[in-house]
Amino acid sequence: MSDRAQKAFELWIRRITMRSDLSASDIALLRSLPYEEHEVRTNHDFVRMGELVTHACLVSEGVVGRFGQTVAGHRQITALHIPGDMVDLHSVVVPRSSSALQALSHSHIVQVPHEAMKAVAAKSPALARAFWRDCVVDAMILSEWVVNIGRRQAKPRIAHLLCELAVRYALLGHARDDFPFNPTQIHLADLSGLTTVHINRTMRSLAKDGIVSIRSRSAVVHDWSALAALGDFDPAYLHVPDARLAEILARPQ
Amino acid sequence: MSDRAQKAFELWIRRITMRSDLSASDIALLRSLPYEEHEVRTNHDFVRMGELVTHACLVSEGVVGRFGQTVAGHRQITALHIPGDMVDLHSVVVPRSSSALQALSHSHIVQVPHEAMKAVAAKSPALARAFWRDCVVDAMILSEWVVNIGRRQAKPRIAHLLCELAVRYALLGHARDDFPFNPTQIHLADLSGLTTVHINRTMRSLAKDGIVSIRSRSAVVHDWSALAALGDFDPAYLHVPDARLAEILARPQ
DNA sequence: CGCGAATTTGATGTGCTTCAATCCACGTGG
DNA sequence: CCACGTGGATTGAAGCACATCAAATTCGCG
Repeated sequence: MSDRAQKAFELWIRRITMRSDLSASDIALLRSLPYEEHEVRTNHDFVRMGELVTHACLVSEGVVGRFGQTVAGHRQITALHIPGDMVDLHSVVVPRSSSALQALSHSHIVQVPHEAMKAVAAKSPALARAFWRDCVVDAMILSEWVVNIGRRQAKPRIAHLLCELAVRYALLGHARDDFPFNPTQIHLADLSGLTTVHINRTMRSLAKDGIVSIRSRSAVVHDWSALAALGDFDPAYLHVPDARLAEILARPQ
Repeated sequence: MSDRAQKAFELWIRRITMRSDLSASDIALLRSLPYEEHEVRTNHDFVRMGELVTHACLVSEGVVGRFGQTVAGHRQITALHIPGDMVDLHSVVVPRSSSALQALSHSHIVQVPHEAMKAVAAKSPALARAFWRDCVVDAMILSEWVVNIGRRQAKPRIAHLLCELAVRYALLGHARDDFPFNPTQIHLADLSGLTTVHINRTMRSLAKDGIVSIRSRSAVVHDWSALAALGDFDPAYLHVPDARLAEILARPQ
């Protein structure tokens, strides 16, 4: 198993076991899954809408966005996936993709055949339940996005999004106040339901206020409490165990 | 078993078997689930955010909304549930509610204990998979809502929402072009991320155009193809089997 | 060094909000 | 059976957040 794939699996297993108790044999089953590695260039759409998907994608490097599109051609990103996320877990039970996938930066993904996923889920009810649970947590994030996009204006909306990413990257071991951020302002616009022009002005304004800024592919949080307050951020929906959450949020700087 | 509860279970079973093949014994397991009936008055919040949920709610009559809220107190409905929908299915694997539930009209709810749901899921892997799948379909609807709210303006946004409801009610046996609609314009505002004032103007405009109107608690579609075109509606995300979908969409008037 | 992509800025327009009344339907008690 | 109360629908006027259009600047990369 390549280093890259190995790392992705370990992150994924850590993510799953954070929310579900799995036995050693369950974890061994996950480690034994067959896979294929793929490289995806920035902005490449590697799964199209309506396609029949046969593999689940695990992100090992980079950032992947799920998106929908209007007849007018406007994109809206509906989910953002970072290393250790199984982008496609739901496709195991609903293989007809009702949205598309795009790499938001140069990414590496590990593809696991649905057959193998189904086989391990059938072998271990605990795993089946863990997969189900992970899908549900993804749906809760989605639900929070609806609130964010529907009811918050530009500055709080972006602040909220960045808070979520800070916590999710912190779970991977990055600093809460300095985490990788490769997406362009164009992607940020598609993430937030705004235009690139307005994203630009909003980001500048956030930087001028000394709250966050993005420089050389990483997001730097200058004032976490201001960011969280502005974004009206309550991390409960991420379903991170209290101990880990406290550790992340208490971080001095 | 009361008539009302019986009807709710039958609708729910029809909903589940529409997407998953279940054996007669699986269905018998579902029918054997214990339950409690409850009545909920309009606008009553019967599950609050952060609560530890112990029962899953099946809607038997009325309309139920799941919603989130901003510090400013603005509500955003993130899911709408009609009779036969299990509002809470995901709570079986993630009991800590990260959103609240509200009755959008006078409703009747059938509550099924999580314990019982877990027991039948453990007994039948096919049922476990069917539950997982239903959660995934709900997430896909959510995903479509993000696109709708993020990227469409008022008229198309409401058109899209009404198209979705028309199809979902049609699956219950209602006319596609004349289905129950109890929510007020206030609820419609919370559903769409707009204000009541703007909802009002938009609805009047849709009525004036001869597309849809709402009168005495039901939505009347005057021109389905105009509504679907305006709302940019592609029902694929609802994952209704082709045959049933064709039947609904082909409806003459 | 030079090209294309992303960022930044300005000017102008508009869809939606906000605030504030008024109107209407409906249920309830006298 | 009517008076009244209340929640929802409707309307108008004014303001603002964000979109649109268009151009210039900077960045990243071969």
